[in-house]
Amino acid sequence: MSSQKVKLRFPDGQEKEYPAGITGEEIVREISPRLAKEAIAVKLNDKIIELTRPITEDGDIRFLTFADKEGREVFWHSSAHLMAQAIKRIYPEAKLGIGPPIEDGFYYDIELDRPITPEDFEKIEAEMARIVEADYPIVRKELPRQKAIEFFKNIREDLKIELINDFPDEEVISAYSQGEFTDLCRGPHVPSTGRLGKHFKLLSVAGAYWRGDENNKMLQRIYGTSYPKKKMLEEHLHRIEEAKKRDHRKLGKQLDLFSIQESIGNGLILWHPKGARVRRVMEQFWIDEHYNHGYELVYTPHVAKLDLWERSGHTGFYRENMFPPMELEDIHYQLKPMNCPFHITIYKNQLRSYRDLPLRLAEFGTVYRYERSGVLHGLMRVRGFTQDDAHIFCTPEQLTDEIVKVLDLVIYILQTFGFHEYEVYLSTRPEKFVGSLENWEAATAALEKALEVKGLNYEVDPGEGVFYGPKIDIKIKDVLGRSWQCSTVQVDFNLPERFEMEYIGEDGKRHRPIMVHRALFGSLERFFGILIEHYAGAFPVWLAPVQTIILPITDRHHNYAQKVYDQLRRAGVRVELDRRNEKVGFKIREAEVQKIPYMLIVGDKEVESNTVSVRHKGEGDIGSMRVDEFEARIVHEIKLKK
RNA sequence: GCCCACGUAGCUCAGUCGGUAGAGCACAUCCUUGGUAAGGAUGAGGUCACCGGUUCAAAUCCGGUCGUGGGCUCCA
Repeated sequence: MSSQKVKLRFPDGQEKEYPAGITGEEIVREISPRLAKEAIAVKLNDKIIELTRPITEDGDIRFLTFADKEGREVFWHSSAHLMAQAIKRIYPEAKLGIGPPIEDGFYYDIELDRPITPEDFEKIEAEMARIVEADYPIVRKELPRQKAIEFFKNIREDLKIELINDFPDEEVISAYSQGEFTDLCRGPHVPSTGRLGKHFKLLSVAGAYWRGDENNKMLQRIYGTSYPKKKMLEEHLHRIEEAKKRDHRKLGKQLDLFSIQESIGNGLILWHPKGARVRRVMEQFWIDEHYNHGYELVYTPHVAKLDLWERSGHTGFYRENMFPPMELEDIHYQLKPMNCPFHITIYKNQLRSYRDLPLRLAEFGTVYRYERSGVLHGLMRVRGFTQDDAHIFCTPEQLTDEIVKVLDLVIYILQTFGFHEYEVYLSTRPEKFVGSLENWEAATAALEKALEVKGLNYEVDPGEGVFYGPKIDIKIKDVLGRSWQCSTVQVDFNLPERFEMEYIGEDGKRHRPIMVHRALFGSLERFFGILIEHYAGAFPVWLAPVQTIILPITDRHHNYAQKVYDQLRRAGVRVELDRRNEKVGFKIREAEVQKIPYMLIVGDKEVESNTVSVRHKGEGDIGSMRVDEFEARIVHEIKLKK
């Protein structure tokens, strides 16, 4: 045995032989003491193992540190165990669920009658520190299923037994021990608790259904994060603070953009004048581009007879998301959750020829959906919202081309609003679906082809399509890293079928069109929320609710200020005039806080020379210029959508 | 919907042991006419989310309802 060797290749290409059974820790200590200090785990032939595991096979070896995603995962996973051990010391009756690493830290789900509150965090953190201090070695053992079940039964970890029972037969069952604490875990972990250091923090506690199923009991999920260096933890906490400052709910209040009020109803938005101004710009731009791209705009009602929704199938598959129907003169009406049936009805109002296709009908359609109260979130998740909806009716041959055109428009519009990074997903056929397999394949191929033509990187979300067809989703991330679906392109075979849509083909026969649902903003409310966060409320000039504000120094400058105001207004600039009896410094401060891009200060000098002294938000004083010059400058910027 | 936390003036927040409420900003009036991020004085403003309970006495303790936040499940 001792004579056996393993041959290992390092990332730099170097190969070395070691006695079989050597551990990563032993190797790394020999290579570099610094790396030895930073190493968290070993990656051997795409398997991640702990530093203490004996190496018995040849292959590629790499040491993972916190700089590697996999290294962070191990670090946070071990941190989750650390927290679990501390919790078990304080609350021995707690039962452990699962405790994985997540994007910026880790959590552990525990079952405990007594609620854990943020006040308990300090106590838990103190216990964690003691465990780190003790520097218990973290030891892996593999055990046969029966032994494992017995063991966890003994320590009354019922949830763990449930997990084991669901493991496939061939699964190697492993557990990790540190001190008195043992947890069922696939691993790997850091070599000892001391390696985790003391730069950790518990962040929040939340309910979470056991195994993500709302029919199961609810456990307490405790979130935390940890870093190898103090500075990294501080930076992370600082990032969270900064993100909170950009929160659209906070900025919406500060900048007086919108409100949500108890007296109106939750999930229902009041767009205040400043928010409405931004929305009008969004809408106007959108309308112009849609006419330019061959769409026709339509308007449709907010309610329709329930029959319509029965025909469309919404009363069946979408009922739980709809407001309840209302009755009027013995007829049931339904507040609309979607716009599609209306557009279809417009299509069907006349006999269509293949020459009419593609027919693109677009609308800012305000829809109402019942969302469970717990999911509502500012502008991002609401109960009444306006979709920038459109439905494209086309022949099967036109499908790919139409999707490419939609993607072109999506990218153009998102980029104009300053979004250059997004996640693209292709969602394929789910388990429950309608339509023929051939149709599905053709439609999925059309979407794939379109993505290819556009050269977009995308991920496939298998089985995540809508039951009526596959779709492309484009998601934008908010400041806290949550991603929100905005644009969506969905192929639909179902509704043309249900509504018996037809067109007369070249051959004189009746054919069924294909329908594409698409939205670019997704919802104006959500998109606006994302915009607010994206710009931290400091909208670019073309979007800013107030583009420039005139600040007269004293009231003897008001007449001149009014002249400048009139001129800019005539030029289409959103301008305000601050006539308040305040010092100019005060007015500037307010304009800065309101994130107005340009401030125009006018005093004796300006009146005399027909100029304005221009201050740019953030940049400060950029000198004085003639009113005409300033007008040309700002009008130009607006035109370029800067 | 579920778990936990929270709800005090338009906004941001104090409020001790249960003894009937406070600041700053904003608002109104007056003074001040001041050149690039807060001039001064005075005043008005509260059914302490709502409903009920305990108590001589509740913003404070207890229960319920509504709303908000962090999550879970679900989704634009």
